[in-house]
Amino acid sequence: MPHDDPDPARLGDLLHAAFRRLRRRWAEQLAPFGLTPHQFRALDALAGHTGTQRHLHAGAENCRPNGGPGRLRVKDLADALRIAPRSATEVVDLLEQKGLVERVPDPSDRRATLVALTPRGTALRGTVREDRRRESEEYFARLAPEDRVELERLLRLLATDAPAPG
Amino acid sequence: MPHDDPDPARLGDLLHAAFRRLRRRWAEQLAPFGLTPHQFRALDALAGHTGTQRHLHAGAENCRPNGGPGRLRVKDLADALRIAPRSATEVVDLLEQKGLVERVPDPSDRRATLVALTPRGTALRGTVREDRRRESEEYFARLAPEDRVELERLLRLLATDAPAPG
DNA sequence: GCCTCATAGAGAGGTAACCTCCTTGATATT
DNA sequence: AATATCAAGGAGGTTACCTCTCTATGAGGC
Repeated sequence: MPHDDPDPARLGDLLHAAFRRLRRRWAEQLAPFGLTPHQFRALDALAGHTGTQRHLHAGAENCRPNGGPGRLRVKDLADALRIAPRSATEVVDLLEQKGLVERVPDPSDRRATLVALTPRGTALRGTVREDRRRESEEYFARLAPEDRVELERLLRLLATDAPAPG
Repeated sequence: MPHDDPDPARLGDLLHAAFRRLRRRWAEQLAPFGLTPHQFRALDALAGHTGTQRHLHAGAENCRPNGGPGRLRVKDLADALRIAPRSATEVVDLLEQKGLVERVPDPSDRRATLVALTPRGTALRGTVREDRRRESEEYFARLAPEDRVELERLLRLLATDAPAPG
C-alpha cells in the first residue's frame, strides 16, 4: 500500500534493500568469472574511461594522454570508483594477481603508476559485460521502460556529491 | 544530458553510487551516537517489529507472543535485516555491549534467545529516529515531493525478493 | 523411554571493501 | 638547495557480511 507522504527514512531503507538485492545478484553472476562486483567495476572503469573522462589533473591534459584506453593512474581509478586512493591500490593488486591488469610506470610522471588492462582483462570485461547486461536487464525487468528512464533521472540526482556539477 | 535508452548496467552503477552516498551520510550522522547504520537498523527492527511483523514461524503465532514489542529472536532479527542468523548474533553482541539491548531466554523454547530493547535502547532509537528523519530529508531534498513518491514506488518494486508479495 | 533429525544460537575463522596514518620517492615552488 | 606537495603503497584497523562446526534443545517415530 503506497503512501502519499513518504517517510524519507523509509525511502532510505528501500534504497538500501534495492541495492543489496542488486549487489547479491551481481556477486552471484560474477562468481563464475572469479570477480567481485567491485573488481568488475574497476575493470570497467579502466576500459571505459576514454570518452567518459570527466576530468584530468588541472593543467595535465596535454602531458598525459595515457597512451589510449585501458590505462589510468591509480588515483584516477580511485576517483572513478569514488573510493580512497589507498583502496584503489587494493583492487589493482587483486586484478593484477588475476592477470587482468598490469602496472606500468607513467612516463610523464615518475611518481605515478598507470594501471593498464591486459588483453585477458579486456576480453574478460567484454564477456562479463554481455552477461551483466542480461543480468541487470533481469533485475530491472520489473520496471517499465519509462520507469527506468525515470529511475535513472532520480538516481542521478542523488548519486553525486555535488548537487549541480559545474 | 539524459539518455532515452538507459543501459541497465549504468542504472545499477547509479543505484550503487546513490546508496553509497546515503550510507556515508548516515554513518556520519550516527557516529555521535556510537552507532553504525547497521546497528541502528537492528534497533529499529526490534522496536518496530510489532505491526510490521510479516511472518512468524509456521504454527508459532499463538505460542510466541514474545511479550510485546522490542523483542525478537535472533533468527527473526536476522530475517528482518535479511542477513544470516550468525551475523545477527554479532549485531546483538555489539548492541548488548552498549547496553541498548539485552538477551533474555525465550520461555517457550529454551533453545531460543529473545533480544529485548532496554529502556536506553528504546530511548536512543527514538532520538536517532528524529535525527535521521531530518538527515534523510536533507539527502532526499534534491527530489521534488512527487519525485519521492515516484522513487518510493520504483524502489519498492526493486527491493523485495519476491516480485509480487502475497 | 530411546533414537534420530532438525533447529537456535554462538565459536572459529575467513573475505570484501572500505578507512587512516605513515613512509618513500618524485615533482613543483621558492 | 630547501621546502612543500603529491603518487603510491605498507601497516594496521573496522564493518558487514559469510560458512562450517559445536552444543543444547525440541519434536517425531517406534
